[in-house]
Amino acid sequence: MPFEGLSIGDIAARTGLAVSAIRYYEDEGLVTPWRNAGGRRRYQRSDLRRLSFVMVAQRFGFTLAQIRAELDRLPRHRAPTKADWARISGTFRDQLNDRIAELERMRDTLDGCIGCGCLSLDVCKLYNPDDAAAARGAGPRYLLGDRPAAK
Amino acid sequence: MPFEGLSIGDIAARTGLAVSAIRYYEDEGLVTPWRNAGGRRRYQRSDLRRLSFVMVAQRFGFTLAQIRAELDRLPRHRAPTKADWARISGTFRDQLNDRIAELERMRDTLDGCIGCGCLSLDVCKLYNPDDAAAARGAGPRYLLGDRPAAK
DNA sequence: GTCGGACCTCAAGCACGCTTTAGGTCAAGA
DNA sequence: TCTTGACCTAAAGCGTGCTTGAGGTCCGAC
Repeated sequence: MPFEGLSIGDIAARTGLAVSAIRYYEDEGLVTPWRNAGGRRRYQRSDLRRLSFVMVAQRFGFTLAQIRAELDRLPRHRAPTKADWARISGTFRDQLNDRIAELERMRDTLDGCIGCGCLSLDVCKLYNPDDAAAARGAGPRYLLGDRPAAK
Repeated sequence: MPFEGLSIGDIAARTGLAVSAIRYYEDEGLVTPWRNAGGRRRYQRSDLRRLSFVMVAQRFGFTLAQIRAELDRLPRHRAPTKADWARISGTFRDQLNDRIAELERMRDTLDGCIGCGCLSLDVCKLYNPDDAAAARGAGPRYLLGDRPAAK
């Protein structure tokens, strides 16, 4: 008896995801089950890994769009290999490191501000929107890392 | 001539926030301007600091609710002092450190998984939802830090 | 006095990541 | 055969953090 695929309920039970979330991920292009004769979704076993990856990546703070972009790099017509998964995990690792570094930089700047009274005194050039920062036309952007084009 | 307060336009120009955002923050209880005779909002100079704090804290990843909770700890009937700001900044610093530590823990676990093939092989107990993890009724929760009650 | 810009309120809309609801279908067991 | 539970679709709703739009007011300059 051949493998007839996993039902959405199976997938939900094994990943801990809600059925509605799994359907939503399909709408978002993160998984693409096929349908059986009765029109029900059937999943490959490797979809468990795809969805686990989605869960992990989300906890890492990636958006579904970013996750989809990574998953799109997996081979379409064969099951992903260890090397395939390792490659996209490596990408995430790098981005994770970037985020850690950014948070550390912010924390260190904040530390400096607490020490020098930046967060309360008008004289602080980082925090006070007047003077130099105001001349650039904006708020506490130095502390923010100054990404004027952002958003 | 006494200080008659800053207009919302002044605040917008000095903080770099949109006027609509500033009004929204008022709805959310983050700033409480008074009104002049014509019904227009008037802000204190210390509101510039409140709003700068909001901007910084948001970039740190805090929600408006969390930020409001911190701002609510500032004195209501006098201007915040250096010590007041340093205290709430210290709280944020601690939370920031927690988040950095969590990201590092995740990264290190991910590193281990890449190395051992977790992200591609059925034998990985961290990633594969079957066996031990499945027995707990969920997905890749070990890797996720296992917070079943979360959300 | 009247023009125009800055301001006002209230309601709706948007993106993200889902859940909930409503109304119906499929399929396995008694 | 009938029941029951898992499944289906489509649309609406929700929380967060805003923006946009409509329609109106205030006030300083000409």
